[in-house]
Amino acid sequence: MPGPGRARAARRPTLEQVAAEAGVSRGTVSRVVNGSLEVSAKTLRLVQDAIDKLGYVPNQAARSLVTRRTDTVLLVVSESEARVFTEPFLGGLVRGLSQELATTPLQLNLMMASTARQHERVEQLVRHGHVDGVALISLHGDDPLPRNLAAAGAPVVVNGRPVIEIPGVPYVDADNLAGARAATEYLYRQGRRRIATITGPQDMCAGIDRLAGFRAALKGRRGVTRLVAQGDFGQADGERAMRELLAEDPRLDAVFAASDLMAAGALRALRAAGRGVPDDVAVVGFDDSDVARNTDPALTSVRQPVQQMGRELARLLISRISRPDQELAPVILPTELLCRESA
Amino acid sequence: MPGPGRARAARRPTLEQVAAEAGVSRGTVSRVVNGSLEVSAKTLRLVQDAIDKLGYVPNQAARSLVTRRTDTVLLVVSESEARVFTEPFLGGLVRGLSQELATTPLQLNLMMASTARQHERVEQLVRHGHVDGVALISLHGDDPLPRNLAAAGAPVVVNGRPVIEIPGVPYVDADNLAGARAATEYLYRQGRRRIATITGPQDMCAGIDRLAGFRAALKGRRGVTRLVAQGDFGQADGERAMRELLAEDPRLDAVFAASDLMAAGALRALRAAGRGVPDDVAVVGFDDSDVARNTDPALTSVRQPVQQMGRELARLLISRISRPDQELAPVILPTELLCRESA
DNA sequence: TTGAAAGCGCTAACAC
DNA sequence: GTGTTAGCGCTTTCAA
Repeated sequence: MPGPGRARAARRPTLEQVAAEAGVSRGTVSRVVNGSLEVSAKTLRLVQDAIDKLGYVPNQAARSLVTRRTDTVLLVVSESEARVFTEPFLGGLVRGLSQELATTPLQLNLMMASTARQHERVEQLVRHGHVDGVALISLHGDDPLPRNLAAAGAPVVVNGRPVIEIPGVPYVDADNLAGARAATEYLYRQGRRRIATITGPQDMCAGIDRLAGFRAALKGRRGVTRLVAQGDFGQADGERAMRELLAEDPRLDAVFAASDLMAAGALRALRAAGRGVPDDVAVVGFDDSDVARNTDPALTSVRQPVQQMGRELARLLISRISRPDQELAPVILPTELLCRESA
Repeated sequence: MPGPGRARAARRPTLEQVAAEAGVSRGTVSRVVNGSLEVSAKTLRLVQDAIDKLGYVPNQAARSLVTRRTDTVLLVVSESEARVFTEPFLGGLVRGLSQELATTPLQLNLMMASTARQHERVEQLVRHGHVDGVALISLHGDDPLPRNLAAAGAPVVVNGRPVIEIPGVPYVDADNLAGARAATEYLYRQGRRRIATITGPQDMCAGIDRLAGFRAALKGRRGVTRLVAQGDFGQADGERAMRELLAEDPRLDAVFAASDLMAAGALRALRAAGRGVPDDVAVVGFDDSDVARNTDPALTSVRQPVQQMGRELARLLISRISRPDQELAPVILPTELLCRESA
């Protein structure tokens, strides 16, 4: 049986055939293909021509078998639960990764890993050497996956600062702290003095850092009332949190929400409570998502350079693969406050 | 040189070692691993034990080399320009694909392919047999990629009905026509009689079919004014289109937009024009994206079962790979109208 | 600078 | 049923 139903096109030319065509040995062709410098100019030409003529492309499996490299990296989207991304995120990240990897022979493998079973599958894959490296995104703080993978000796990079730094696992992240601080300072400079924040989950660094940024912006300022409500990054929870804040301090005049979705929820709660935005209460979100542009009023929001984050993630991973014992510093990319109507 | 800086863990056990441990031949172990039935129960046990004891996992490269299978499928995200997905889409699709592939030995490779150069790279990859099959999403109608790939003999499936049916390339799609019809009928049943639509690009089937659905809903109805404006699925263009419609017929009382983003844009234009929604003008979108839940008023919208579309895409591709000459019918999945505040 | 040759780990055809 | 064996296409010493 020729395998389960494969009907592949005519067999592709092999090194052997190229060698015959060029009148040299297999070894020499291999050297040319792999860019070895120890080949005479004449031979090089000869082989190149043969390659072009035959349309030769190396067989990846054969190469892998001997090099023990797979030329594949794995992107693990480690969502716990049904939590989804707000728009620009997954797409932007993948686009960046893709772009950067296109300059290398590396392929991008993708796996969703929400369940424990899927996590295990990822570990298997990596342990068994099916990939050269792994990039993890959307981790919760306590996820043991990156540590395990790194312990298994695999090159690992993560998107988003881990709650506890993991030795040997570099990360790329937006400057959440600075972004949140900028947003909060913007509110303060508008003269707002009863400022609330709706935080993200405090087991994720994005949540932690954005709260820290809020605090930092207001640190040492006198005459400012600070309010904090916990959220889960989702819209419904943002709405609930806003209601609670309003109950706690009906006179609050500004809110920084750690995500656009929560900010959108807050907007609903504020409207329901009869508060005008931005006149009575100014609102700032985080992410600069599609949602931000389409609420009423449109959300002022903090933008993260998502695509560039993907690029840096790829770069980090590539370094890690090629020089596993080199120390790699985290990459923190700047954020930007985009002012729209809500603040 | 042991390859560029690899420092892989201790070499994994091979078939050979398992065979030695179990006291059988390599061939027998291979049969067990590949689930051949022609193995005695006793031998089976013996081999299984040896596998477990050694923690044996087949070497994919070696296997690939002889079977000429890669056990990899490629997902090509073929965006022209900077067009992005509205939220649930990419993530949902990938989640579905991922889920379904998890039941097979197939890996999911991802490539963004916006530029011509990238398209070429995809063709290369496929032609050179680096993947067993290809799923394409986000195609414009005139994209030659699926046809080329299919012509090269690769199993290909696409998401979204191609404008011109491609022989041998099955597709999965949401029932755009029925969805659009339901939305439009809903408006009609509310008593609206001057009904507009903002279409998607007419070189994409989603755009074409949603317009067709609009037309079908109103077909044969008397006393209904129909208005059509072209959009590009984006928000800004939705806003522009709405302004034009308003200029064309200031008394229009309903709009069906072929995307939530355009509907959101329409909402802005309507507000600017002083029209109340839904009282003066009812608005329905398409996609049930994050945006729909967060506009003011929240958008009534048509939901597509994105994750299931991903699953079906995977199923189709798997069939195509295992039985290349079997005819496969397209899969059309039902949509659902979600009523919120805007209509 | 080049050629020869030894595998990498596995499957599948064939023989027993 | 099971063992034997011939490759799959490539990289990489080792010699020349």
